[in-house]
Amino acid sequence: MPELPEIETVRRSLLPRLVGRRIEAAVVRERRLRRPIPPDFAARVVGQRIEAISRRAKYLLFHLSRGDCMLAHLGMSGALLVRATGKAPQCHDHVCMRLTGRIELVLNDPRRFGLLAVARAEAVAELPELQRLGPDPLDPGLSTAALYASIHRSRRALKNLLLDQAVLAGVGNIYASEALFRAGIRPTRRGNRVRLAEVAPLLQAIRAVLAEAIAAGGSSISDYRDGNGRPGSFQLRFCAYDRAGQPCRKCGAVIRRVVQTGRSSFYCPACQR
DNA sequence: AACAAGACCTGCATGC
DNA sequence: TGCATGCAGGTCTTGT
Repeated sequence: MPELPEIETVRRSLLPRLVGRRIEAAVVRERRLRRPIPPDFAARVVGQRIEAISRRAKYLLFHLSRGDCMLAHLGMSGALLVRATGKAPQCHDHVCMRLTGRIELVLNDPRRFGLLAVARAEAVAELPELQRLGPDPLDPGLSTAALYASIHRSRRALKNLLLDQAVLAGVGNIYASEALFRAGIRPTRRGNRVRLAEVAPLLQAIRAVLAEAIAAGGSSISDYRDGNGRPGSFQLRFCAYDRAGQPCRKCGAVIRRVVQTGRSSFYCPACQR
């Protein structure tokens, strides 16, 4: 489900509701996520105030008052929801945190590909999950030359490179297809066949599609919701993703689907070369 | 070393 | 109706 724009939307929806509140109680109902939630998780976060919420790629970082940092990833199907206290837990509510102000922060994740961890703030950057990550595409410090360097030395398909979080951190299956559509490059093109002159427009396309998706509140395919339970609307603007068999919005040609290392890619055979 | 395949999960749509 | 199959926004581990 959630890629960079959805996570950023969740972050923004949580900010005004959570920052300044203290965690009064925490219940771990199911600890078997991508990695098991450690046994001391609840005891460790209780009593701490949420001072800030930041994002690194598809990860959310909750900065806590006693110097800890809670790291959350939503996997494919995860949601962080804010609710009034006293409601019965729903199916797949794995962690419930009661906060001051009679609200609860709930991690709900049917497929359990998500992650919840806590570390000292000064040590979060050393966590293996974060250490593997490449540059954030929205980081203005990321240059065309740097992106070209990591793309051009590989023979893998460009779509797979965009999905590789060590190359670019935050792009997922939807926005990889959408960005390649805008850049006019086929998802199957090998990295070493991409020219330097194509990388500036590619990076521009990636940034534009992510920014527009954030402005639209993300994409809701079936179940993505922000912290307030609201869906996004960017799925209405897809040009490629999930549009196999439908006419290209630019030229009318039929959009195609191909499978690359087990994942669907969508492209216009006329607009994309 | 660089890559793809498989594994991890549940839920939903489709087709028989 | 029930059952089997395939697919889904991600990432980690295994094997070639």
